Amino acid sequence: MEEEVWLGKLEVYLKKNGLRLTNQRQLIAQHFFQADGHLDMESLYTLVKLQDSSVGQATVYRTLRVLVESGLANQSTFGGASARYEVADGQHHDHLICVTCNKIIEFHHESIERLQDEVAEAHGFVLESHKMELFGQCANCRG
Amino acid sequence: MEEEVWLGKLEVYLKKNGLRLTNQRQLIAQHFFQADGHLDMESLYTLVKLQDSSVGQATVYRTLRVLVESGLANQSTFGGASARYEVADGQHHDHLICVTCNKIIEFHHESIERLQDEVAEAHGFVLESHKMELFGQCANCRG
DNA sequence: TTAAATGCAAACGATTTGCAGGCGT
DNA sequence: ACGCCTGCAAATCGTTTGCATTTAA
Repeated sequence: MEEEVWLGKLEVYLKKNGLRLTNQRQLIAQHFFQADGHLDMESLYTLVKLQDSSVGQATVYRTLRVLVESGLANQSTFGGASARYEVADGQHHDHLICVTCNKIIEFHHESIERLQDEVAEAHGFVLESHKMELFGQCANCRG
Repeated sequence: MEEEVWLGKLEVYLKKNGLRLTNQRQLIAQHFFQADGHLDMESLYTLVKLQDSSVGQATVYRTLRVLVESGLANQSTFGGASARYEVADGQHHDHLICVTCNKIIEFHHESIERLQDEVAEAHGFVLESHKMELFGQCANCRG
């Protein structure tokens, strides 16, 4: 996502909630979007510290929460221990995850979504969200 | 699962690995299978303590690990903080989870599985496993 | 000016581990 | 007896929070 775009959205969210655009928040968000998401707090913290070693972990956690609450990021736990964050582009998608190189590919499949709704309905459920993760080896790692 | 079945499988696994069938292990497994799985360590611990208050949490954790490693149980984290365990019946299934009462319904949908394979193949992936969780409100909780 | 944000360290909840004694085999 | 198992408490890991101090608006 372009800086003007996320920065604009972030400013709107902050203003609307009486929050402030601090240097740290901007710096952290910058690195998050620059990396195109899919990182955990540790990776982001490392990136940020390279540029400003005075930033604390707590601030990275707190900023990630702001990004999630503003709708700019999504949080997920891909089996691993720590949470991973991705850039929220507004539309839902699922994940293909390479078990060898950890690469993550996003995809969206309309038919599957529809079948999921059917399954839910058949069991009397009203769906609110879902998560689908496919684990396997990507073309490269299968070499 | 019937007690003779899981107990048999457990004994085989233990023997094969030079491990022992202790009272605690049997008691914990008994409650696990009796509850038909889908519980976290805390719930299982509570059940077990009702019958023998001297059992420690560590033993429950350690026994759950044995059950997972023996293939008798599967471990999953359904969004929540703590791990949940289910009885492994050999065949794959996905989950419908009520966000209100936490009830879990298992299902298997052949067409979705097939579409998942297609998606993977389209991206050059060879699938090893997958996880699909549908979150919503069940009929009861929607009242 | 003043409430929100920061860095630090301590607190947290789930899980794991080290250890001295207990108990299947 | 041997060595795996146990309960306990302390340790660990990712994450959150309290607090005194800074800083955006």
